[in-house]
Amino acid sequence: MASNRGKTESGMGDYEWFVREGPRKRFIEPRVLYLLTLGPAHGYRIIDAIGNLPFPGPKPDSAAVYRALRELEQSGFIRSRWEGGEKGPAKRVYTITPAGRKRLSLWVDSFKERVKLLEAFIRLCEKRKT
Amino acid sequence: MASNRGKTESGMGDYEWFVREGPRKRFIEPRVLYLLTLGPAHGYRIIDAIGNLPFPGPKPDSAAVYRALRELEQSGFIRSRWEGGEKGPAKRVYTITPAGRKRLSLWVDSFKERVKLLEAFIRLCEKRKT
DNA sequence: TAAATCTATATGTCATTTACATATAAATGA
DNA sequence: TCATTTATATGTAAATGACATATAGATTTA
Repeated sequence: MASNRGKTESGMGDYEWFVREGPRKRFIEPRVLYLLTLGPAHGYRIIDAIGNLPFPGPKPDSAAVYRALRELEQSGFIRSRWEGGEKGPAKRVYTITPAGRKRLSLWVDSFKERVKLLEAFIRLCEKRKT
Repeated sequence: MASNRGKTESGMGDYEWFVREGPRKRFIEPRVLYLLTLGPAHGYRIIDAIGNLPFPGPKPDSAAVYRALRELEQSGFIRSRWEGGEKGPAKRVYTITPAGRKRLSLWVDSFKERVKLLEAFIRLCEKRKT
């Protein structure tokens, strides 16, 4: 309990840890899908942007993002094309598909439900206090 | 992506899965602590009750609950005593400690923060839609 | 111009977590 | 007596997560 594994950012206390902790791999999916609704992007950009999104999950590992992108493509939620390097090395540019947009809206609905359940649990705990 | 591992309850679709998915082991802690604020209890009772709490995490594995109880005790958040079997086999009865109550309130605070972050992400996604 | 750094996309791998199976044992009911 | 229920665990294979490493073109800097 209160294991220190993964608490990469130094100075991170239990509270910050509790707020951020979550299933890393799976919660990459909705964040990537959202970022791609803003327009096509390549992995490196996504990795850069994903950590700054408001989200109760940890900043994901860059390796995990690349792997997630491949899996999302295999599932048909995103598509990719190579963009020849006008500047810098070649990029694999991803675009969201209609299936991907549907997938994101499913995620959003599920998050609304999560909020409700979390609030119910919070209320239970607070009731005890008073 | 959308792996089926752990989707033990048959008929569980992606939505239900998204709502429930979370770090199993770590989210056992706040739920056990809350249940113990209701009064002393033994593992089997806790396992029975924990699945019925409103919570955006999966019903935890019974083996994981027993292991979590041991770890919580080692951390000083709960204490246990053996209760000689008046009825049925002997029970290890757990009680929450003051440190455990503090721990739970830390969890609750972190959940409030999680809700805020989740709502912020939801708002971002909805802004895109309209 | 050589070396270092930055951008970019990966793969490798080991420890932890998770899911599920199994072990143990007392009590209880058929 | 034999199966079932209550109760507390341990064992373990597979998935996940964290971090290290590989590769390579472009750009900066010494």
